Amino acid sequence: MAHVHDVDQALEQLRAEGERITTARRVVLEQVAAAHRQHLTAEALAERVEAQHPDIHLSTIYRTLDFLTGAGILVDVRMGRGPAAYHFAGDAHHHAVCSGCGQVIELGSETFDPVIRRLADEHGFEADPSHLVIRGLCRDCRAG
Amino acid sequence: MAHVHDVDQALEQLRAEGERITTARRVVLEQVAAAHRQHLTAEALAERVEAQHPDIHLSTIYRTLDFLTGAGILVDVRMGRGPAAYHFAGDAHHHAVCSGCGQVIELGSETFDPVIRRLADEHGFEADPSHLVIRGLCRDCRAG
DNA sequence: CTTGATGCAAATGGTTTGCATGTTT
DNA sequence: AAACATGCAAACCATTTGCATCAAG
Repeated sequence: MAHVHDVDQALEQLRAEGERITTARRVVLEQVAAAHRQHLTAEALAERVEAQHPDIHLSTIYRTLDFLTGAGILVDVRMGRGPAAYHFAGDAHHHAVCSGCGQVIELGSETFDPVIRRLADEHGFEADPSHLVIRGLCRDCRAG
Repeated sequence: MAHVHDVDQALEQLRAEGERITTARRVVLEQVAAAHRQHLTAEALAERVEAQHPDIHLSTIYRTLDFLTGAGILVDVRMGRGPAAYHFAGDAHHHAVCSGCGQVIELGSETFDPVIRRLADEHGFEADPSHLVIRGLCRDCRAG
């Protein structure tokens, strides 16, 4: 099954699986979609959700994110320390993070294709990386 | 500077940098070395350290691990949820983890060379990945 | 009406911090 | 002696959980 990358697909999948569609789930999905490719933490998402639905509790956000991640609709990103962030599973992308200045370079999902091919050839492994973080030094920090 | 992969090199580096060599630092390094390529958490390390030095406090382990990581001697691994784990920076290696059965395939550090080359060419980014985890399906789970 | 989702408050786990004291250089 | 590392206890943050209530199917 291809990965979901918008609200309608997500809702459709949930319906197909007989899962319940609640206000919290719909609103969380809408906010993830609205943040388009950004990495939103549970807290950040909660703020946005609260603006329109003050009755939705933070713990519900956590449970909802957990649920949607378990369903394969969202993926969670854990960049080093700090809180987890979430985006649609269909928005696969990767990051190069500079250990010097913290700059983040966004990398297309094709960046790792050579590695994926190699894993397939050598190990029969079908890699499906939704979010990799690779550390190093950016051009400026190498020079400086 | 090449990455450290044993106690002596680590101590030498610290000495060269004018950093202090304390009991805690030495013992932590010894335990990381003794665990050879395993992923030890701060807590696991603390247990081992306590066996010989009951006076070394858990908070000191955390501070020491932080210090050694900051010095580039150790790297910290954050696999999904749960506590961080540590190993020598010189023991770079990567994992392919099967989402089906949980099997872990260990990958040599050269696996990502094509990607590293590409980042250098396209972004001037000097990647230094010490520990990547790539998810997917292993041969058996693809077939099954 | 049944099953599962939610609000709330309280607990948890991992990690960090302030401060007085002890150790390394 | 000066600078820094440590023990301890308390704080912290992100996240999870128990339980009574509420909503979706």
